Amino acid sequence: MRMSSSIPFKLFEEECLKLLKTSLEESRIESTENVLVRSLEIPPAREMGELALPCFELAKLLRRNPKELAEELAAKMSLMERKYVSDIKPAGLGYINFYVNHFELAQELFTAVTNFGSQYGLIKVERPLKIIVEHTSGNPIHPLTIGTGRNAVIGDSLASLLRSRGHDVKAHFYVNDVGLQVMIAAYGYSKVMDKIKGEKFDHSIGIIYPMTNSIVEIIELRKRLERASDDETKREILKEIDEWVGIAYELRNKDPELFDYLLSKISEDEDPKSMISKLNKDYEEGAREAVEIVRGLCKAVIEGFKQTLSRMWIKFDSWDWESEIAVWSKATEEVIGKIGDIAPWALERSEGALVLNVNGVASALNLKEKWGLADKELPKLTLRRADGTSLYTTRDIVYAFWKLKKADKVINVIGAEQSLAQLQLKIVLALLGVKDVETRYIHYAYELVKLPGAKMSSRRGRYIPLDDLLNESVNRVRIEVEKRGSALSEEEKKEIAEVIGVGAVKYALLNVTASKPITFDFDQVVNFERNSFPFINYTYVRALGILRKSSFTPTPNVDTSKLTHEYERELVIQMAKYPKIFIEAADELKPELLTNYLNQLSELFNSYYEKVNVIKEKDEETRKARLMLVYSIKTVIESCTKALNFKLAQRM
RNA sequence: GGGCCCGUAGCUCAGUAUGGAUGGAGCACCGGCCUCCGGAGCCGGAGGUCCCGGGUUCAAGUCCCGGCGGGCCCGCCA
Repeated sequence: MRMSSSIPFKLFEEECLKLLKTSLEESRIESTENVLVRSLEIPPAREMGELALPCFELAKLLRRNPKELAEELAAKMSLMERKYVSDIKPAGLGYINFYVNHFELAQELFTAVTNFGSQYGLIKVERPLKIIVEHTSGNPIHPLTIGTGRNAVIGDSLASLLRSRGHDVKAHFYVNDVGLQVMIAAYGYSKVMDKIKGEKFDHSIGIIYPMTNSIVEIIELRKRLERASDDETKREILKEIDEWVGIAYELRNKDPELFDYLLSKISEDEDPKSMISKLNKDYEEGAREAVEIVRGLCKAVIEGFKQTLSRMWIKFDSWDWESEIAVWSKATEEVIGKIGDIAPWALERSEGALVLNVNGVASALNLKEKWGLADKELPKLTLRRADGTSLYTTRDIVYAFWKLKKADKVINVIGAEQSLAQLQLKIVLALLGVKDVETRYIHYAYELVKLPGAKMSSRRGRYIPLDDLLNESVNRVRIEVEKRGSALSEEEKKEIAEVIGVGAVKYALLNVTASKPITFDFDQVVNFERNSFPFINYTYVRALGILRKSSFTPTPNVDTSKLTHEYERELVIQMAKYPKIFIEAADELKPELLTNYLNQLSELFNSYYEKVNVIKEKDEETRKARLMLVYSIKTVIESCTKALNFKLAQRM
């Protein structure tokens, strides 16, 4: 029975460490295992082996010359018995390079791949946690945009990764059905309900909302203009009116009939703004008419969200209505009461509104030092409006509690622009007695997706719907599929275009580190060359093609010593490392590590494919070993894409 | 005024948490490769003051300090 591991590369690492330890002991050098584990690194170039130990730190400790030390240790280790380490060489000014025996490594890899199939590399944690990933949570006033799309893709891949890691993960969508934006949309919707055409409802609201908003803004500004006394204010107001008129004009062009109708209906109202405020108050109080209209709107918009999301294979376990959790339950008022009980000194009244001195709380709890915050004044947080209605952050505190009660850990994918509010929220959680806030409640911040010219703004109706991006991508893939003119049926072509087109969008949004802003460009997001999902799927199809034509069944019983080509060596090493990369991606919440990995593996395989023929190989043993290598590539791509929740086309 | 984030090739980005040997890709540009296991591919070329200046270190794209440029945020929006 061969010793086997689900992380092949680790066998090599452990052997390197063992050799080092033994050689140090022989040289009577005191235990320095920590130094070793920390220092062992991947060398910058292929010819320097697979792992290296820089001896400078050790040499300094021992007051030795690093070069000589490296030479001495390497010589010693070269004489020792070993299995996975083929060569040990001193190099440079004080490095020891370790070269892997990739024939042995290939045996381990093939065993693991045969045993685990497309579960290969998805190493489970010892202690699974209950984790909630809250993501997407787009406001129900317009369709999902490329911005919320980025959120959705990040959140979904995190949820998927953590699930693959063995955690008990639930994906939650927070429905923001409370607040003025939704009320504006509901107010406009109530005016034009029967005029709405057959298109996707979220898209309809996506135009009604900004139209209503601009009309109400203009009416309100005109009133202020009448009341204004001095010329300076008048000029400012006029400037603002001009801007909004421009926006309204832009919006009217999209649907003149709808706009004019909406305008006439809103003009019938004496004071639209106060009607919106009243709707807001009524809704928070649960008045039946208000609930009917707002709920009706939100449900219909969410139906549109679900269609878009399911197209991206994104599912949620829970839809959490803000109104239910935070408002109607009276929980928001309870939380405010609790804060008052614990820290009455931190609450202030300001023109009728209730304000929390967050800075005082942070100081009192010693959080600034503990959380490494700058020693600066933190801004205050308004907990309740003067009219008694609640505010987003206050409601979010309640929601945070609600989530924390259900899970060990809560990951919230929320835009980076909310960093301050999220910090304030965490401080309040700590005040209310939540332990380990900083590890249990995570704000996973992502930067916005910007347009090349103008800024995106839902209030102005300037945004790119995620649906449009998906359609564009799928259409472009469809054109490519047609070009190939293959013998596929229409139905198959359609499916392939969908899988690859959607995958291309997901990959593009995921591949850039979340903390970096993306400037949106169709040609860049929807690119089908290297470093794209189509490229990866293409690689996969190539591997499948080889396997299909050779009637192959996986087995570790192949002669790995036949894999002598340098690309074969590279591929074996790369795949043996995959489980380690998966673990890091899941534990450090870095899905982009896996998109990068997939791309690298694909590049390697395509180079190999160009240089080495598998099927035509005459030597039976060599052919079998190569087939197993190709099968492993196919398997790793399946495992990795599955962990990120992508689908793969079998042909393209 | 303050806080957070970003600054790496003409453009878009990896690499920075945990410092290590000649700083990697893609796009665009130039030049090659289809009697193929499907060219959505492969090979080569050109292209870098890693924003600037100090400091720590045997060693800095990476850590520290100070600047510069861009984005976001700073009590009744979400």
